[in-house]
Amino acid sequence: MDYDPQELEAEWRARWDAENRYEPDPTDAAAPEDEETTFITVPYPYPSGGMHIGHARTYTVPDVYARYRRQQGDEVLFPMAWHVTGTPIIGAVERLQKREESQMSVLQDTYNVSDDVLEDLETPMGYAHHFIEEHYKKGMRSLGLSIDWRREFTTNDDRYSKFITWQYETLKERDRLEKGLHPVKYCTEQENPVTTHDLLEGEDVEYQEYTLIKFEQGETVVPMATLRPETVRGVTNAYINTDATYVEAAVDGETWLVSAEAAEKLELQDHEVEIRREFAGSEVVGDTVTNPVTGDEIIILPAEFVDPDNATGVVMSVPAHSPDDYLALQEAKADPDRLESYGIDPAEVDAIEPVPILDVEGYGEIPAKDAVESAEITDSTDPELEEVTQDVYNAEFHTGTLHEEYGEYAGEVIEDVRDELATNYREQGAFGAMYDFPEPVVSRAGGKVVVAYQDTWFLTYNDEDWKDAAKRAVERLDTTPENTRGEYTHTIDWLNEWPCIRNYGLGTRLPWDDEFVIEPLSDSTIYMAYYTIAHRLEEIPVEDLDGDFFDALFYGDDAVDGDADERALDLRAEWQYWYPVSQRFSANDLISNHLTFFLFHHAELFDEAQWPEGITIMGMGLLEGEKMSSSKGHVVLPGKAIENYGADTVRFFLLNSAEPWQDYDWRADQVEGVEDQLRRFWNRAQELIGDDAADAAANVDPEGDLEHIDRWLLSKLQTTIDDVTAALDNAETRTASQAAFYGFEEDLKWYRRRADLDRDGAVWTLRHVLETRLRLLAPFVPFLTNELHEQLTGTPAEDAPWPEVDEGWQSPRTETEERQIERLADDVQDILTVTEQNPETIRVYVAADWKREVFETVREVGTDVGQVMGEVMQDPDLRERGDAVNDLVQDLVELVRGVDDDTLAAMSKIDERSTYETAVDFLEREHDAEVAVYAEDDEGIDDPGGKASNAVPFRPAIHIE
RNA sequence: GCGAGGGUGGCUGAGCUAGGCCAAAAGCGGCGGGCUUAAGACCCGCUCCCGUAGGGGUCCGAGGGUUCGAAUCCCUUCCCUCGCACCA
Repeated sequence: MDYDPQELEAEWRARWDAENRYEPDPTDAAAPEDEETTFITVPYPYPSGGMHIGHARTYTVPDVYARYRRQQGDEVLFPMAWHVTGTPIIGAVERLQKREESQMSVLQDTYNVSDDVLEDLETPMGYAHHFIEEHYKKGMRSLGLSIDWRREFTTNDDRYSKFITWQYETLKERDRLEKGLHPVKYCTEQENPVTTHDLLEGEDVEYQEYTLIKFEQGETVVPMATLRPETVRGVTNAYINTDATYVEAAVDGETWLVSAEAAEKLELQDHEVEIRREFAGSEVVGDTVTNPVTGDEIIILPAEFVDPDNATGVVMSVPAHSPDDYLALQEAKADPDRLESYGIDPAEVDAIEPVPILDVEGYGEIPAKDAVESAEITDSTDPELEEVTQDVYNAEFHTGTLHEEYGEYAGEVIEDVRDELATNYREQGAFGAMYDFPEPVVSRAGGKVVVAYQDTWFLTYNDEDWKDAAKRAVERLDTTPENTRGEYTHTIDWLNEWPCIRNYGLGTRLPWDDEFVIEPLSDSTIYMAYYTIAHRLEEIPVEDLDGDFFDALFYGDDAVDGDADERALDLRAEWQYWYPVSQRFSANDLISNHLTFFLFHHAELFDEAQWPEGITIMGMGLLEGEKMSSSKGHVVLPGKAIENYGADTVRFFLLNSAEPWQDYDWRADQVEGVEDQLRRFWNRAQELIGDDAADAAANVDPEGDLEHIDRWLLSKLQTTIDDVTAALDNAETRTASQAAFYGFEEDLKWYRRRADLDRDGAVWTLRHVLETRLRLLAPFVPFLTNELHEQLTGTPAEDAPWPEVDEGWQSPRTETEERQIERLADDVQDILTVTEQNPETIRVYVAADWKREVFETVREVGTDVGQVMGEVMQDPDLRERGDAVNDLVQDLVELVRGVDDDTLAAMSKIDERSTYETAVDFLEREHDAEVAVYAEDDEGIDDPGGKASNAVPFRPAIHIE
């Protein structure tokens, strides 16, 4: 039978469907709590686009684990659902409606959406359903994922919303939610908050919090924005854009002078703003303002480089520490005519000197001057200026120490005191703050995007008692790999309040304030519990799913006043049967949000017994060494890959090329290599499956009819079982599949060379080995292994139990003997390679008995040469041999040092001569030469080359001619 | 900058948590040979340098150190990737 993955895989899919194979229900066992249940989850996909090969791996990793646990005898639940919450799908639909080119390209070219269904995609759920049905579900079924599809749902379903409603009402009752103001990106055109997806320009730009230093001009405040508040004592002058429009406005009861744009932003940032007067910047040029910290009077100079649309539109100049400011000052001084045209006395400007306020290593007294001069920058348009400025800023921030006049902060490093200093002055009223982008940001609607304060509900992840509970959840969690544990605790420490709502998007409305929608990272924290009951909830009318219902379901009878809903209590049994989550598989970049939220919410809402047991994180995928990108069409679709190579090949490649948590790279040439390997495996298996092979094996009594080399292979098989099991227990899919497949293939290669394969014993051995390997490989390549195992034994591999180590076949001695033979073969080969001779006779000389005695001494005494010599020299016979003994001890000490205790024990048991004699046939066959084995101290030894005396225990001398 | 993970032979990539069977797995690629009418598949050998006897030399980003012994442990340094929040 030829290997035809398409045909064979289709058959098994049909069988699984017909049998409802992966739809577990709680069993009726008397004590269900005694039963081993394994509940495996993975983040539900977000169907804002199609499935690609990266997703295929994300969902195959948990599938392999699920299949492994099933073979180990567990009841395993592996469900799937769809995350549609938030704006990405809505955004995608809008771009589709506008027939945006890039969006059309993704849909039509990358995901092959045909024109006749395009219309169906023009509603959010229509869009989602298309990708769910046509891409994800088809892909997952083709891959052979053992999912219980009865439990499928979307996060936009009414019943799911009822569940989330219950969750958020419960959290509010427990004071884990708080209302407050928060800066958001805001489109001035649409007068609405926007997300990164809504941006046309500046997607990567993050807003920053500027400190406003409130310079004064009489009663008027002239706030100057800076990211370096500690430089307040180094300000020598201010700059204003002469052509821009500025306003005098009442801001929170004070009179402020800022750019017109700034006034608008301040209003959006929760300030009372009333504009009284507009004027050009030039009007105030030449005026002086007072530094609120030092009391110094400084002059406002004209400047074109000041952007009125950045922060307040008025900037302060710190020429000692800012290369930009230093150059600007130089340039101002160089143009007295211009100054005069604004009525400024050039002499006044000429007198301005940089005022250093900190010391920094690697620079002189005036760092900005140093930096500019050593880089030989003379012009503020020099592109190198930016780099130099960054260097100065970095150096000053991390190593700069403040001068004496900073009082309590004197001598401190900027990095350590900047925030404290700014907060301090803010409290005293000298400083203010505002948010703004350092670069222009534009929405897709074409409007300018600014930072606005918005009323928001927060999850209070900063509550200390909640953090403590989350940390306890981490402590009892099994983290894979283990070194990610610290990342969870680190995230918990660092996590602050989390705004959990949005103004629009799909999902569940905030129960008590329905203009808000609960955002995606906040409606996906305990949904794993929903899987346990999702399919049965369908029978219950939506309106019955109120708070009491879920209280009864999750907290039991006592949690509700009056009689609890029987249906809820019934579902509670199934929830308790499956919960907690045994293993959650997720992407490593979700540790800093989703996975930690998952822990927070479980810690808050459920008892410790229901907290997650394990999280395994997964790495990123590359395609031919580059990041996948659906917008660039740089993706491989699972359907296509499966069509080309078969699902088993796809699975095996994805699971075998890297451990789950490592990054992996889909390379077509390597995938083809895997397909070849599987086909080879199939063909070899076929040779062992026919009636002839079965009959041959039936003749064999494994106790009596097997040879040394058969037992060696069976011993290796036990080691492999052990290794694969240990690896899969740790979700090490790569190690496990490597050991079961490639690792053992090496052993088989040797076996085929060494053994006479026509013997019935060999057939029996190979069939036994095949059966065991099929079971070990079943989680990885379920189609192929099921088929072959069924052909071989009558049952599919997935129905066969996981192999256990049979100690009867474990034999360190056999393995050690075989290693000696292998080594001898290698040595012969080496000699032949170097001498390039065609051998006629190969003579092997085993070391003399006295040498073996010395070995035994080393083994007993240990690897201290002096001690061994002391012991050996007690023996008069050995003493006579003098230097020869000394050399031998040196060699043997080296040998013993390199060997573990078990191997050493096995070595002391083996008889070298008879071991090599069993390999005579093999060596003769390999080299087409006569092979003879002698002992060095034999009477009738034939030693034409005089080599025999070179023999050392476990290193026989060899003579070839 | 902070946090995490890396730098290994032509490439991919093990080993490095428990230092010695490590010139360093496996796959791919390359070379030579076998099988075959031929191709493919399959099998064998070679694939850092030197060597007509199983050996020697150099090597695991760089530089130091610990040790009888280090790719593996410690220190310093250079470089790369990812995350850093309201994006899912």
